[in-house]
Amino acid sequence: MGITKSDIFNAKQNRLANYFKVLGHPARLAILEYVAKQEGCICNDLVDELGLAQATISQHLKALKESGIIQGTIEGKSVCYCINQEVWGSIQAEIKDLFKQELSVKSCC
Amino acid sequence: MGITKSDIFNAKQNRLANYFKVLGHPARLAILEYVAKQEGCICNDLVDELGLAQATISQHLKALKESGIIQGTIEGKSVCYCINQEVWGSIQAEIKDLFKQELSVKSCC
DNA sequence: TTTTAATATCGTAATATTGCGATGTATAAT
DNA sequence: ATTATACATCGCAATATTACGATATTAAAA
Repeated sequence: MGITKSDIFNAKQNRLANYFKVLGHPARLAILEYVAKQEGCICNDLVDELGLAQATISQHLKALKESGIIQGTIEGKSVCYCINQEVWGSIQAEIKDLFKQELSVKSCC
Repeated sequence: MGITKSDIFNAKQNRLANYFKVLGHPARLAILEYVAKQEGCICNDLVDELGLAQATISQHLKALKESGIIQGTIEGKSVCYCINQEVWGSIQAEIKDLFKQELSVKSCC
């Protein structure tokens, strides 16, 4: 198969899993880190910065864009990418919330 | 390809990406939630609880075990699974740390 | 001891992801 | 107008993931 049975899980579980999945690749973490460090913007220095082909970077950027974590604005012939603080903040909040839920538990074995 | 070029990223990026990847499936989040709710233990009620085959659950449990988040102790003919608070706590800490790093950034576009 | 219950592992099919070259598209520069 | 630059998208190959039936394995129960 290879297809996830999303229908048997609740909305929150699917939503969270999708966030985690987007963050589950070092290239995308590196992109986030870089975009954040640059106080936003500046586009495909990423191709020079990370050691990946332009097509590959573009693909990872797309995944991050689709999650809402970053957004891109066309700026002349290049694109300005930056973090969408509202979305990124709410994702962080939801993840922290998950952490809080399961932190109270005692180990038993 | 399909193979991640881990060698071009730093250790922290790879480590974090792996944690996120493990959490990036609703079944594994559901398992974590269930194990936590049960104050640890109680094994494959999971097969009844979630709507997945025993082999599939076992596979997801293996992934969680390999990450260190949960641990299993043999208890008669069943296995007691529970969260390893130390590991799970340090993963949470590292993720929160990542969040802290990138929260100060201003949007620019 | 044979059976049953609770897992783990194997093998396999379906699908997803990663990565990249090639190519398309839009804008700026010449 | 032509060319160059900065992407996005397509198509493909390699590999990974998800899911499950079938088959171990191991220990309690009968």
